[in-house]
Amino acid sequence: MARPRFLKLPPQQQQAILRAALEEFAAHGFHDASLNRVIEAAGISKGSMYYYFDGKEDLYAYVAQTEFAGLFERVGPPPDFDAGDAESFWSALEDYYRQLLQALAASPQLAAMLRGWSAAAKNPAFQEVQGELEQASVPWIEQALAAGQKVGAIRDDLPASLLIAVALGMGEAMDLWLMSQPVDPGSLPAQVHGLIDMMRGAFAPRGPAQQAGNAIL
Amino acid sequence: MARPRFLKLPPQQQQAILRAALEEFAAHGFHDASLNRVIEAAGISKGSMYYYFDGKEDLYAYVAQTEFAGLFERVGPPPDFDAGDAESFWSALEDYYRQLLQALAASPQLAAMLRGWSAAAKNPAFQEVQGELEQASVPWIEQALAAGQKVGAIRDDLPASLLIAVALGMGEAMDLWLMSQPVDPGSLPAQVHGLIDMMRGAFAPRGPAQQAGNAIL
DNA sequence: ACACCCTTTAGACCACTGGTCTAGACTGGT
DNA sequence: ACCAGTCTAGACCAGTGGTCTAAAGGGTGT
Repeated sequence: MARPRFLKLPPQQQQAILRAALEEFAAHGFHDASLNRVIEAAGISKGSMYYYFDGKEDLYAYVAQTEFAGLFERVGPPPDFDAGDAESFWSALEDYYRQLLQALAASPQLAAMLRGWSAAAKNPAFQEVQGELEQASVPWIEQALAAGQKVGAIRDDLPASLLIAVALGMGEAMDLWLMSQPVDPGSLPAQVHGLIDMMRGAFAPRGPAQQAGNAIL
Repeated sequence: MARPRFLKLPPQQQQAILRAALEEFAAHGFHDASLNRVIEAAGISKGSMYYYFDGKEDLYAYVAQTEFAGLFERVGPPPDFDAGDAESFWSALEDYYRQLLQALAASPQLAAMLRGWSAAAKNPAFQEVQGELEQASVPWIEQALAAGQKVGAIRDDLPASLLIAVALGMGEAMDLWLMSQPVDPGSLPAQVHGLIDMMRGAFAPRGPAQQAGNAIL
């Protein structure tokens, strides 16, 4: 994850490399990004690049981590999900999700990288990197799940791994859908509400009356 | 999509090429699969391969399409979703989904290809191919959605494109989760029931009492 | 039997990829 | 002045997907 030597570089050169890499990865995704182009755009030699980073994956992981860290820093820490009742849990989640999306909309390159992230993460060679990053950017899903179960907002009749997988899948689909829409700050809250409402329907505990989803019947 | 010449080949040689390609793609995914290895394994020359197929993507798309078609043929056509009430809609969906999964479990190579499919499909160069295949294998999601709305089993307060996107995302996550579990035919029905129950919670219409998910409150 | 044309095959060749390696430039310490 | 360690440049490597040319087959008309 970025040889320490890299951090000793003058920040200006660090920035040049990072900017070139971000641009390339955002434009082409991980696989079709060309390390040679990054090297050329950054104005360094191949030897230097491999002196600072272990390789393409390492560079990608570092850029992604850095950018994500910046995003979460801009938004601030997640609220305490496990203080209050189920109702406040869901509204806190909705608020936080909306803030994240607004921040993401402000950095289109990061959004583009995220779009290709899940594809890259399926590469077996990436699971190690993904593990590191999941502990740095996705962990709050796991925590939020546990917190939700504690306050009775989330069902506990299914395996946690399944809940996490489906939550990630839904989240990814929602993010992609939102990013494919024209960005309208005015309607975003309503859209986010609809999304969280679907999550709530999927993950809320089932009442004694079999399923809760069919209130219309 | 597979030059017509290919179809005029003796079936035996078609099989040899298809088997080699399926094996390679299943083992390495689209990107890391080597066309040269496929050529070697199939025992043909590079010129012949490019004479029969437009390129790597074309070969992949053809193999995927062929295998999927075989799967759907094995399972049979989907039932009529729009006959009956909401309750029968959901149980028909559950049955059909379970049958598909059982068939999929019987062909591990197809399962492996599917695992890498969504990753490959995110490549812009693939959207054309994906479009063709979505019309061949996923269209019933769209139809099922419309049918479900007709019988009052599916909400219609959100854009259809969003429902489709989320349904695809949830489906993909569920498939991947199931394929990562040890296959236990005995517990599969219960797992499928849990998955459909989550879908139901997300997509069922909301009753007049705001949300239906919080029946526990 | 010959010539003709179209289909098919073989594989050399191309630009490019990520990654390795070596030779040397630069630096600070003695 | 010498040496050791840090850093840089870029030639080089095996492998990639894809193109292209030259020749081999195979059928048909004469």
